[in-house]
Formats: sequence, structure tokens, C-alpha cells
Amino acid sequence: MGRAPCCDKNGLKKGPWTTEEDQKLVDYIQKHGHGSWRSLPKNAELQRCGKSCRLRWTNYLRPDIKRGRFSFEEEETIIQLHSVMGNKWSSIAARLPGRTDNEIKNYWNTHIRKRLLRMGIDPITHSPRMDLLDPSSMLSSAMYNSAQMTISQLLGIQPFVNQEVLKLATTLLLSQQQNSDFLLQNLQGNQIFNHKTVGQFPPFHPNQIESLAQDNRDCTTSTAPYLGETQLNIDGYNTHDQDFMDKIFENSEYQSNNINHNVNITQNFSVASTISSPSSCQTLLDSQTLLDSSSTYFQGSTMDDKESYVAICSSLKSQTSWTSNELM
DNA sequence: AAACTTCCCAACCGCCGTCAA
DNA sequence: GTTGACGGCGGTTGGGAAGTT
Repeated sequence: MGRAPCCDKNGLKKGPWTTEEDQKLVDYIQKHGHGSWRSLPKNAELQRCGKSCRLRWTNYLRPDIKRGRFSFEEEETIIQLHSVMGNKWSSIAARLPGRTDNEIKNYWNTHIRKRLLRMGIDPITHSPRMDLLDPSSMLSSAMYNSAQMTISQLLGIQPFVNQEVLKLATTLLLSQQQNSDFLLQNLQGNQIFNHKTVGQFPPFHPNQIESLAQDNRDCTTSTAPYLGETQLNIDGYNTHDQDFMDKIFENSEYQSNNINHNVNITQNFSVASTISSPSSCQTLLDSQTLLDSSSTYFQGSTMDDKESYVAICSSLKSQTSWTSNELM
């Protein structure tokens, strides 16, 4: 025995709202606030169920709702947030002032999702749809470079390849052949992410980052002085935004039983981002050899739970686009 | 101009978590 | 511990608008 739908009662109207009904609802809420949605329809003399009133108010009548087309920035934000949060429309809406979850959901399903599909991007993983690709060409970095150009151009966002990321990839891959002290030294010696060069970095496929790095073997890394802690931002929300980080870690927790304590995760992740970067997380993860041989690297940091680190990387891998800036 | 198809989005449905009785 | 009310959420739908033949 489930709960009866709230609109099953006799005499309750369904379907599109009239202007008169809208006016009644607005007038009532402006005077009294919505209070209990259950009792609102009766008090406001509306032949609607409370749920219908709530939806009408939150999705349409609320005064702070922004109408009209989504801006480029909003669209970009939606894509980025979706890559981290998935179909958590209310969470995404919470970060887009004036937009409702329903509106964002509709926009995603009718515009962004279709566009990504047309471009050969899986709208769920935000990765290129490998099922559409010829396996032989999939391994070709040339093809990937071409594909990323198309994606970038169509999306109107910055290209996947950021020189700083290339440098990082190069550094990390080279470091696989050297000792972990070199890695730590090199990472700390480089101002890898800078707020002036912030870009969005959709997740790399393991093959892709490798081919990118191979294309840039002779790219030298920056020797800019280390200017303090490099802070990892995820989609514009830095690691100090506890609420946002919690959401990510909830997701991580869902995907990994290894993660039990958000506090530890935050600590570990923060440390990881300080000494490394999102791309390096993935590269490290993709390189079991490096992980296995990098005990010094891990011991050298305050990160004491390598398993959590790996689990976080794993759960975020292929789902996250990244931005970063530097704490000055 | 009419018929048909596709697109869009407001609204609904059903499920879930929380809370109070 | 159980039950039901309630608010909130994500998925889905249906009808009107827009586009195409």
C-alpha cells in the first residue's frame, strides 16, 4: 500500500495553470509565505494540490527566476557541473542563480545532451564515445587531436589541450622512468596551474593523455618558482567550499567502500592537489607501476591514506572537468 | 495551405528521506 | 519500530509551437 497521489482527491484541477490561478498563488505567498504546501491551496482558494502549487511557484512564479535563453557561461557551467555531479539537477541549479532544476534538466535533455551525442561525446561520462570509433584510429593521437578540435570548436570552449597540462603529463610520464624524489621535486618546482591560464580540462582517456604526452616529449617544464600552495578548484568551486566538496565525496563514497570518512578524504585530496594536480591524479592512477613504486612520494607528503587517494581518483576519473588556480 | 514531424518545456508521476505521532 | 504526512528530487509525458515536406 503506497501513499495515494496527492492529486487524486476529487475536484482538484490538473494541467496548465491559468493566469488567475497564478495570481492567486502569488498573492497568497506574498502575503503569507507558502507555509505548509498541503494547506496552501485551501487557504489560497485554489483547486490544486499542494504539490502542484509548490512546483508552479518554484519552477515558474518565484520572483527570482531568470527567464530567457541560457548564456554561454551558464551552459558551460552546466556541462562542467554535470560532469562532476551527473543528473543532480537540484545541485546544479543551486549553483546557477535564477535557474530551476527543471529548467536545467529540460535544457540538458533538449539541447546539450543532443549536441554532445552528435559530437560523439557520451553525455553521461563526458568522454568520447569509444563505441563509435574505429579501434585502430582510436589509438591515433592525430585523430584525437582532430576530434578535440572539433569538440572544442563546437562547444565553443577552450580546447582540451592546455600547454600546462601537456607539460604536466610529460613530466609525470618521464618521471615514471625516474625516481619518486624527482617527481616530487619536479611537481613542487613547477607552478603547474595558474589562475591566468585557467581552462577546462575534460577528462582524458588513458590512451589520450599518453599520446598527448608523447607528442610533447621535448616540451620543457616551467621553472617558475613555487609560489606556495596550489589550490585545486573543481568547476570553479575551490576545495574550501565544503558543501561542494561534500557532494563530490558523497559520490565517491557511493562508488567506493574504501572511503568512510569525509574529513580524511578532504584532507587527503587537498594534500594530493597540493603536490599534484587532477591530471596527475589520473595519470598516476593509470600508471600502476608508478603508484606501486612511489611510496616515497606518498610518504613524503602528509597524505597517509593512499587507498583513499586512489579511490577518489578512481571515482572522479573520467567524470570530472577541472579548473584550478593558485593561492597567492 | 495542409499534413506531418520534430522540438520544447511546463507539469505530472512516483520514489525517497525525514520527521512527528 | 511503524506509519503516514510532507517536501524534495529525477524521470517522463503530452500538448502546443515550430519546422519540414
